[in-house]
Amino acid sequence: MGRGRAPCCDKSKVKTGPWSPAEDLRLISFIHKNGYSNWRSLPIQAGLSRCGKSCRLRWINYLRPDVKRGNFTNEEEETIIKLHQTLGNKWSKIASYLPGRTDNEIKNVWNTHLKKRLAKKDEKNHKNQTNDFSRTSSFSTSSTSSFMSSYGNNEDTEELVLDEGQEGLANKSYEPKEDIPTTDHDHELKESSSSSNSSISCDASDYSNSSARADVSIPEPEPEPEQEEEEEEGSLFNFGGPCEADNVTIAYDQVNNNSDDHQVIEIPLEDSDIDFWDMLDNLDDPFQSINESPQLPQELEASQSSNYDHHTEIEYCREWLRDLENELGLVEATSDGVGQLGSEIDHSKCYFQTWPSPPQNFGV
DNA sequence: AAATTTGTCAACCGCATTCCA
DNA sequence: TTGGAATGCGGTTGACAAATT
Repeated sequence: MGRGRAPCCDKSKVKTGPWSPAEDLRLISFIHKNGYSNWRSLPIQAGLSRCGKSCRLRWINYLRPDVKRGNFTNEEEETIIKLHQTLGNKWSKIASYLPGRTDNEIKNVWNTHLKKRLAKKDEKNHKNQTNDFSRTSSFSTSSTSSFMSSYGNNEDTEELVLDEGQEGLANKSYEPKEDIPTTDHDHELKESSSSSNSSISCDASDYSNSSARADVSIPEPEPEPEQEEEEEEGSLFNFGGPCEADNVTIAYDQVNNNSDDHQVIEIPLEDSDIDFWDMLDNLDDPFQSINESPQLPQELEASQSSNYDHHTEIEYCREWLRDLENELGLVEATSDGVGQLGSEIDHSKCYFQTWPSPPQNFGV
């Protein structure tokens, strides 16, 4: 346990504020080449005038290829609400149940949307309860039960049902599903550092459960905070060892489209030869190797919408790359205003295509 | 059309926790 | 066992955009 805390960095010598595309590019390419074993020294090595913390935050919250951006689905919001009832403001824990979503993003959504929404709901419920009480208390006690049954109109009944629903939600205990592993960003970074076989699969260990997106298991309420540390074994917080992941998930949306369509791609990694970055490099069909792989996990289809379509996902992936490149100003807009991948592209401006295979310590 | 308010979200700050010599 | 260093986490801020007056 440390005592004195050395300053994170010399604030007068580091840049703060929004990241520029050039800085993003520098950070991404550095991490791709060298991994991130030491955040503090990373900015120096990468030639960035940034604090290590800032680099870490930027990578985790924004630049990781698996970060899912865009509006939260109703399903995701419901999951957050339920998890928050159980876990409280443990944003990183909550985020571990929502692959592709960062704790920061979830925290923002909670503070800007969900909290207010729930407050409104509570207020409404409280009003109705108060009204019920004032109305009932004006009658003699002997008549209360008969009053309740006779006075309660449809509207009141609906509100009561709503109340019960909420009560039920709050008290509900959730059984973790064994077939749906959970994730944890702590583990993502740490477990990945302990493994040396497939760098990308390690990094992807956090996302091995993308199939759980549509069917998230919620932990039971934790009786004592201290127990949290011991729950790692064989419990809902048992995230499995390093590199047990069978696949990597890329979650993305159409960044500039305000699209609600969040897509998830699972890349099977059972075959360690499959190289994520090579696949990205193979831009004629970045996912050709996936499609040719023996089979996608069964749960993939279950987790996807019924009209799941590989080709659509490939298109979305291309979109994602395009959007990111556009966002970073790496691709000149074409006549239709959209950057192009493949032969039309200026490869010197597209780091995804020019990167070499990832180093073994990627994700360390 | 301009001014003001509200909403959103990336980034920062600082404490807590973990790691390691 | 101790204490410094590194990292993780949650609260908060501030810039910008959108909505409202």
